[in-house]
Amino acid sequence: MANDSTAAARVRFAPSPTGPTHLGSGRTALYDYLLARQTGGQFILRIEDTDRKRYKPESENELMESLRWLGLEWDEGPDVGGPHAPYRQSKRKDIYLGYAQELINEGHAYYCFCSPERLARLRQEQQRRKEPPRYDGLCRRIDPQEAAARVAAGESHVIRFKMPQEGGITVHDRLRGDISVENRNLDDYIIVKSDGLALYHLAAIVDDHLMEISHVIRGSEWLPTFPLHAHIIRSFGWQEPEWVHLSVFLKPSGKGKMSKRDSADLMKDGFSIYIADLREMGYLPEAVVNWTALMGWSYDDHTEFFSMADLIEKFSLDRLNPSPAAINFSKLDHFNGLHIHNLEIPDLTRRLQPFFEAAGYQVEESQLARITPIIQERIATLEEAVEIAGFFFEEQVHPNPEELTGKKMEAAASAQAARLAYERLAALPEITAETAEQPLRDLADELGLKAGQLFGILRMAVTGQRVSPPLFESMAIVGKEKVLERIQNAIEMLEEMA
RNA sequence: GCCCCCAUCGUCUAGGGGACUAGGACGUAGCCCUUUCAAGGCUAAAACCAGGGUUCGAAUCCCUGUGGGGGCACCA
Repeated sequence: MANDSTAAARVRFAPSPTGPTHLGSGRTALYDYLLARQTGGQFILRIEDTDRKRYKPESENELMESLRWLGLEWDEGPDVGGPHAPYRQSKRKDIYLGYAQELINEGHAYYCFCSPERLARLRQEQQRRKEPPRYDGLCRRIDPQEAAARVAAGESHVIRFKMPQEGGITVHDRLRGDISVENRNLDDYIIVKSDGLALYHLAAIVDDHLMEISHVIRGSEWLPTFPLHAHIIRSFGWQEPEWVHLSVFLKPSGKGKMSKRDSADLMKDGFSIYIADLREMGYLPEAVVNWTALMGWSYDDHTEFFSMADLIEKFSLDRLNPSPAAINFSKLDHFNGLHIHNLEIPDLTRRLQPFFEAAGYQVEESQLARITPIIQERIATLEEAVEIAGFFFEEQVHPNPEELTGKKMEAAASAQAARLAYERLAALPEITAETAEQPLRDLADELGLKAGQLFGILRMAVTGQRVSPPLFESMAIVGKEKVLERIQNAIEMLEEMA
């Protein structure tokens, strides 16, 4: 077994930009990155854009942004270059063609002239007969010289891998051990399309070899074609990388794989499986990294809080788990809260600012810096800060009159309590958490009220909310003048109700 | 239909023949703290898929079944 804990690993993340970056991709990229950093190796980004029909250029920008947001900086890639450029498969067409030719010359591949229509018909018939859909080998029997002549004459063709018809192959996956398959269950897969571009099966294998990739970490959806990849590598006589097939992510219910459809449902409940959405929803990259790292990997029986530095130090291929994992979003909230608490105040303030601005608030940084400490432990996401603390930036608040009365109190009594509170606060030279609390507690006592009853009225009056950050700290930030103004306004509302 | 993979509380997981009365975390419930909401502290309920082997001894190893997942494209 390769000792990858010490040797510098060259690990690649090779996504296909066909849509927004998914949590599963994020986790794969994370593990790639961790292994590279841990071993002092390289993390390589390679764009697998051989499918020109599904390729979306804008996805590529989104992908890079999401990766960088997560903190996964690559050492080689399409934008930063590197010794094995280009890092975009659509620019490597001729390289693949050369290797495909080599395969043909060595008798490991052949030209196929079957039309897509014939193949579709074939498949239909096979399915009707309940047979496994598979190429019937028609062109496999064409004499290679004749085939070459037809290609030279310009006949449309693809290139297929000539799968051995006898025997089997045993491949080794890091998580699952040896996996054996009979060759007769494998197909003569197409490795070069009629447009001359290689398919993943060839392109990825060639690139991984050329780019000297030591570990291929990818999703378990590749397990079925894994033997084909090994066949191709062995046909070239190349050395195999260490294969690591990660488990897939399941729906939160544990039933079925995450899909686009489920994603739409999730959005209604305020969740998403796309990195960019999570960012917008106020999740910290630290939390997303910590959370996804733990879906399919564990460190020991009690440690769960990890920074990126911790993960780089502690990550290990040996502790990866092969079974599929259901996504648990409530745990993401938990981790997000933990990482928010872990942030220094200036850092949190800086991250909070764009969320308030996006909500349309004119944010003064010095004021936000005073708010941050009193909301830090009450928010699970950055977005929640806007809900709980948006009132600080409002000129006026609009309490719901129904909710303005104290608990188990009439409007008249509430108005009276508010009036007296107004007087006590007005008498203070300045409202701070230290100066305001005691006088108001005394007042509650004098009125025979519980502190909570009086504070409830004031909370609603000053913040316009039933739930808010601590009352006196909030008053201090709102400022004496506005506090009194808001209480006055509440008194009037209460009097109207009485 | 065929091939491959997987299987511990609702979820993520620890465990890898005796240390298991199966541990932790999220979530849930209760209590404490408390001006609201959180945060924090304490407590509780909650799992080895089934059946056969192997063994003195199985959550752990083997087989079968069942269940779940993935794949069977000129997608990746």
